[in-house]
Amino acid sequence: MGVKERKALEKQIRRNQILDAARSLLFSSGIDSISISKIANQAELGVGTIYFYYKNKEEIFIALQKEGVELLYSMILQIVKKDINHEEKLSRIAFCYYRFSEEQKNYFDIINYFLSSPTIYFEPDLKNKIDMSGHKILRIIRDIVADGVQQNVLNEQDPQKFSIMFWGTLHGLLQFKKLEKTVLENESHEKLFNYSVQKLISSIK
Amino acid sequence: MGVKERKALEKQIRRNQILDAARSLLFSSGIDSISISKIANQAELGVGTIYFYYKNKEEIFIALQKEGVELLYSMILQIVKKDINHEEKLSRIAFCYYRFSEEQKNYFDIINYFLSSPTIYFEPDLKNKIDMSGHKILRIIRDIVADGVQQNVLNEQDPQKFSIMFWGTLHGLLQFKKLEKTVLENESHEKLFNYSVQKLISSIK
Amino acid sequence: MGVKERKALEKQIRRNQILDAARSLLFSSGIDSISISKIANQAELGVGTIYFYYKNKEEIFIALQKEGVELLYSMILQIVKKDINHEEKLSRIAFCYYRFSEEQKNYFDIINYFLSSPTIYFEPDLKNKIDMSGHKILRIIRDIVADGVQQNVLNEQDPQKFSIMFWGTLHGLLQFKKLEKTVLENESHEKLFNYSVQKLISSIK
Amino acid sequence: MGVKERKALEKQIRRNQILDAARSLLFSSGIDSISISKIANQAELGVGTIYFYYKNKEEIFIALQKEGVELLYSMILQIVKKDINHEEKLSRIAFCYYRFSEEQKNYFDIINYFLSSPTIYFEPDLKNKIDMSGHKILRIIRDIVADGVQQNVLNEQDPQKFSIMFWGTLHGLLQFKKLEKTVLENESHEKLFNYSVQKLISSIK
DNA sequence: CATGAATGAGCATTCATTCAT
DNA sequence: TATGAATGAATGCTCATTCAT
Repeated sequence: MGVKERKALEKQIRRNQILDAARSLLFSSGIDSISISKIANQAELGVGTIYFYYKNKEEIFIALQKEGVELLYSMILQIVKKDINHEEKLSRIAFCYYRFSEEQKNYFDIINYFLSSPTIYFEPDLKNKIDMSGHKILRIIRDIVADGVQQNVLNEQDPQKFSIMFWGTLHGLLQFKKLEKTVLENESHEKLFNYSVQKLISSIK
Repeated sequence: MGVKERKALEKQIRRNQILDAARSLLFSSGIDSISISKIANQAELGVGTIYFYYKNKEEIFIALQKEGVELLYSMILQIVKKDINHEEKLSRIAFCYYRFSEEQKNYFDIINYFLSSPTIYFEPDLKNKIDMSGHKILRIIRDIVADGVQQNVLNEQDPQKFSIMFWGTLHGLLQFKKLEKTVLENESHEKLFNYSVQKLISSIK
Repeated sequence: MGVKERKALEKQIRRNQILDAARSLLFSSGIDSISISKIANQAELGVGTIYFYYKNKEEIFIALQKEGVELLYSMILQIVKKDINHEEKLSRIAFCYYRFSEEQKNYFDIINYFLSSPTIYFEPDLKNKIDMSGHKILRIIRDIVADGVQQNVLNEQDPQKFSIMFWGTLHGLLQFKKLEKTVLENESHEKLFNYSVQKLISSIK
Repeated sequence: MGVKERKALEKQIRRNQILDAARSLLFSSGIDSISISKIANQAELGVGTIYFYYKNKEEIFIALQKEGVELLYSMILQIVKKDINHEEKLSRIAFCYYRFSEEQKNYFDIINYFLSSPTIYFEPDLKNKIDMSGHKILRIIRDIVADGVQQNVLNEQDPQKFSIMFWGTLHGLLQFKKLEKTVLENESHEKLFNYSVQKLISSIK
């Protein structure tokens, strides 16, 4: 291993060390309580050091978000591998996201943070990092649908658009969770989610 | 007009004056830059005075959000009154929300802010205030669908659930706007929205 | 009853109404959370009205303190009336103060507040108001001692000085309560108090 | 001197610089007027810098208090070293405290502040810091008494309790200073103090 | 590479008091 | 008498970022 490679490796190790600290804070106290100095403290590094490895706080958040998306992606991957029909796959993917929003609330929050904050605009290169991750999930859905269409068990002219609509619907509904007791008039949020998923799937049968 | 009434009126005027200031800040610099002292400054009032009229910052935000929802509501109401068929109504309502998210971006942001922030939690009575507004929109959609079903031009067993799914889909998709260039692989966001709305409406034909 | 008298009576009633509110706040949330506007709110009066009946916040505190001292005084009076010997009386008075510091902690705190705050200096006429109350307690002790001396069961040349020392000792020791676990090395605070009272009484036998 | 040592030294210097500022404010305007921003101003540092060296305002007060106690301790230590008898030592210690309360009024106030405020509650580790200081004074008194007992010139079964009572009496009486003109009926506060000290000492002869 | 000291604007909120009506 | 609107200084504290060493 050359010097360059070792350096690069060490750099990656440090980056992970910092991310570990940030994640630990995210999970112990939520997104709002993450500050650079707390991360530095947790990582047993100097504040300045953090800035050597990450341009700013946002970049750390991005990395964390990516982690979350990857986790979700891996969960979804488990489903795809299963020997079940297309509809079942879509249905399970949907509920996988539902579970994710509950069981991995902190990751869900951070994903949400970037999606809904009006002020945060990604710089092009950061953008790409997220692409790789978020993308893959949509592609899975699209591929399932496309495959179903090809096998004549599903009927949809534009699997790409459908996958985005599918995901958008899930995402939108998950945000309504906190309205359960008020605007939703005590509709069970889970049943609502279930209803919507069935509706979506039915629409491409 | 009695003294009491005049006082009450003046109080309302002041409350509006403060809201004007907050709204003006919201529109000029976005939600993240609103602080009480800036509001006070803008309204040409003392900081303490703000607290005389609003319990805290949240209450101001709530009022602002309510304004936004009411505005959206009134826009939707225009559509409902029109002499067009059920499908057309739903379609136009959807695009009304789309337009709202663009033309009234600041109001859309503030609604979003409350919906997606993991930390903000409404006190019960504040919650109710929003209920009244957000509720009404869902009810409109539900009523259109229910009416369509009754007239045998639409087919849906649970108009209530559908209305929430309908809105959730729109809301979720609008959040994807900023992913247009990346995750969405240059799908036109508007076309995507259009596609989804058609899909939704088709599903209850 | 003349107009003047009725006016004076009404004024007194209002003053009490305000004091009731202040006391209620004192007891529900402690001395630090008393503010004029809270008092006004509690008393269902305007803020300005409070200032009509009391010069300032301090004057209200003074009145509250007076109440506390009077309560303590009345408790002590019960003891004096009893048919017990001089020593027993002194001992019981001491424990009466001990109990008072625990059971009427809020009153004790407010008395303490005025006694230990370095900044608060009473204006002459306010001073007098407190005199009347605090005084009486010292006089009781002095009289017991003086009486004991006269009856040849106690031996003390200066009952006046002794009564002040007596009270000062009690007061000083009560302040040490919060040091129980640290500086006092786990000496039981109560036993310590007991020891001191016995020592004081022994010294004038 | 290594880098680490120099850094540590510099850190200590800064901490002192901040403490100097706080003490200067304490002496010029009293304890109630000390605020972090005033300290920062006086020390010619940014507000944030203060928080870099001290966790919070309380920690600064604690440091100040510790200073005061240490000063008092050193004054008392002078007395102990003298070649005078046990009674004389106790008597002089008492007057040392009296003098301290007058000549070092600000330090006395700060000690008092922590002892009598109902709301301030020390965090355990801060508590310990004070322990070390306050403790030592009580131990001196206890040792003098214990020594006197052993040499058969004093008579007291529990020197530990006595030392606390001794100190409590002094402390309580010092708080009565401001009552000199009213409740104390023009008893000279100093004579009163003198009387009490003699009484205390007599009680263990 | 790594550090950590320094910054100072910024935050939400409280408060005793005044005064025109 | 009684009101309550208005004040604005003051509070303790946080934070992302910089930069000299």
